[in-house]
Amino acid sequence: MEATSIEQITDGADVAKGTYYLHFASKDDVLLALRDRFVRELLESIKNAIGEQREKDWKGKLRAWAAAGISGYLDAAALHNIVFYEFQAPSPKKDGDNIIIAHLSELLGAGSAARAWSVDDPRFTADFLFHGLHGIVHGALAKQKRVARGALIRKLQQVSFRAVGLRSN
Amino acid sequence: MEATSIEQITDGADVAKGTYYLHFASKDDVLLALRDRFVRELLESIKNAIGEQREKDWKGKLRAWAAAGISGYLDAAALHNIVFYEFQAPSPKKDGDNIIIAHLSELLGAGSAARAWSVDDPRFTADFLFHGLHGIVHGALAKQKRVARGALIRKLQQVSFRAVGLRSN
Amino acid sequence: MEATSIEQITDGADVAKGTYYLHFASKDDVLLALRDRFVRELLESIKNAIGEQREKDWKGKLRAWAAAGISGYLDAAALHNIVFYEFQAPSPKKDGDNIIIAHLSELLGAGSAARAWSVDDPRFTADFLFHGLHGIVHGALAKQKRVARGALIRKLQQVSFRAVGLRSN
Amino acid sequence: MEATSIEQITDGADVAKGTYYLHFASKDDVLLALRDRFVRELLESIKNAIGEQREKDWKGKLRAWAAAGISGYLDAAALHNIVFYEFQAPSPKKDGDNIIIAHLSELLGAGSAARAWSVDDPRFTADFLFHGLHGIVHGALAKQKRVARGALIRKLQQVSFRAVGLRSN
DNA sequence: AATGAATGAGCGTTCATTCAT
DNA sequence: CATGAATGAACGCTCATTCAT
Repeated sequence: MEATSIEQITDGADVAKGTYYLHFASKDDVLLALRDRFVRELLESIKNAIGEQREKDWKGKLRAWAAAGISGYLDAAALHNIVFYEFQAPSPKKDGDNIIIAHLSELLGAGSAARAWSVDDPRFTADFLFHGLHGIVHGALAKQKRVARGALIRKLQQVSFRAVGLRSN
Repeated sequence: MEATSIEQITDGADVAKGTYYLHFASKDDVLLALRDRFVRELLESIKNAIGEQREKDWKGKLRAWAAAGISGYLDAAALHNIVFYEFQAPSPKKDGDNIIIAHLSELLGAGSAARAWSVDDPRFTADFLFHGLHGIVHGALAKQKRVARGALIRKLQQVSFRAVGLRSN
Repeated sequence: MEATSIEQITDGADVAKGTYYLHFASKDDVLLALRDRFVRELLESIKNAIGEQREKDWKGKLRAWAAAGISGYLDAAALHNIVFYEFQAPSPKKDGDNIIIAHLSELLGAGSAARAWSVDDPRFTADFLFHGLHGIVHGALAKQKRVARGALIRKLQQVSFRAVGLRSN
Repeated sequence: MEATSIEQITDGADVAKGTYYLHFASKDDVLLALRDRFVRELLESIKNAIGEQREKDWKGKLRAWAAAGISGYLDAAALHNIVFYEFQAPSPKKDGDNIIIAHLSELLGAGSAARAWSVDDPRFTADFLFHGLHGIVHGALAKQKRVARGALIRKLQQVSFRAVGLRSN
């Protein structure tokens, strides 16, 4: 309802309103940039978490994905709200090339090829898991002030395992 | 980005701008009313679909849920976009009492009690499935003009079964 | 600040909004009509009060004028406010032909001619007395809920006598 | 009838509509500010005119009051109209603490105490004189394009003297 | 490069007026 | 005659964007 105004953004960044237009062409531009940064950083931390798993430990990778995803979203809650609620995708295209989903889709496909689990349509399942994660975090933030991060991660891991056809323990 | 203006809404409804205020107190009021109607109708159609299943056929109920959910969202795509993107919940509370999620949560709990499947935290899983569904439909609409409804339903059913710990066939 | 709306007027008169336009051409029209009625009735009651004085009793006439003026305004306080505050004279002309002032001006001129008192410019003095009266009543209504009508009348009479050059007792 | 709109005000001041809101919080805010300024400046010029009289010259002070009052109103005729007709006092209170009336009331009381004249209720007489002045100027402006300032002042002085019980020459 | 006062298009809302019933 | 639902011009106000300093 209440939209974030340029003034709030520039006040928060401790620059003058005009300064802003030296770097961005428009309000949408900055929202797009913020979103890109948020998404890139989240992807980075997901990749790092996964990279720490042993090459063949597919379940561990998925477990790491879920943990990093929940953590990344929770840590950037404020930014996330500005960026994802403020910004109504200018065109559906822009929305489509979500690199988090693309990366997860690859992971699911690779695990499937390695017979670690069974996923018929990796893109579909990636979409599903990503938006499930998204909704879970959003709901948790909306309902509770202090979020039980550990519990959230555990539950997301369980449901993620199940979603790819693994036993959940 | 471009918010839907009163003028767009009234033009779409082929009434004058003032007419609108005979029925609603404010812009938020319409959006709220539209959202309520959309959600109520979706819940209605989900309940009907589930009601047609045999009493003990829990898997059938979940299957029906997924099919009705996808169909309901796809059928009301335009309305859905206006309502859910335009209207940023006035308070997180309002967002929380999503009756679709509450209903699904009950279904999952009941099936669990009946030992039809195994779900530790029905609310969590309901949140997850609902937002997964939401994201799937949104993504499908954003990417393709014509959506393969049948395929979408089948895949959502599979992943829903898995999420509650059932075999997916 | 808060203007009286057509709806308030028609609600108060227990007729439909449309009915109103059978009798008046516009909102200004009704305000004008209300004002005319108020002014005509006030003039009527002033004339009656003066008519009760003896032909030669000029001081009595002025005394009667002051009493009737205060009373007329106080009795119609609500109407007066609507009419005089709501309605910003459409043209200065309309405002000019205030029949109360014209009448008082005649009275002052006549008394002057009869050597009852001494007024060089009856119109000026009439303007002055009328607006003084107006302000006094307005101020009294604004400040007190219950107005001491008798005291107001007595004071207005005194100052009116003085204004025309009579001793004030 | 036709209220002065923000657009008229900003057009008149040769600034954009938005500029206005850098200085004032709302439309009422300007009107209030304009009114305050007008009233303060009028009081200032009245005080200056009175200050030039000899300490004991009460009649001179009242004479100065009338002259400064007429002049002040005539000089600010346009502003006066906007401010006093546009703005219907948000609460009757605000209207009551008219500093011009309060100041005149003090003057009348002081002169009375000094036996320069005789006024039973200074506040009443101040109200009366102020509104008489107000009406005189308003009427003069409405009727004539060029106002005979000198004549107006002379007549107001005469009637003011009389109102406080002085001989009018 | 950085600023922030100034801008004005566009918003949500009101309400005097119309007209089909 | 009477009605009141429908209208749309016009309002006060906001805020993304510009540009002189």
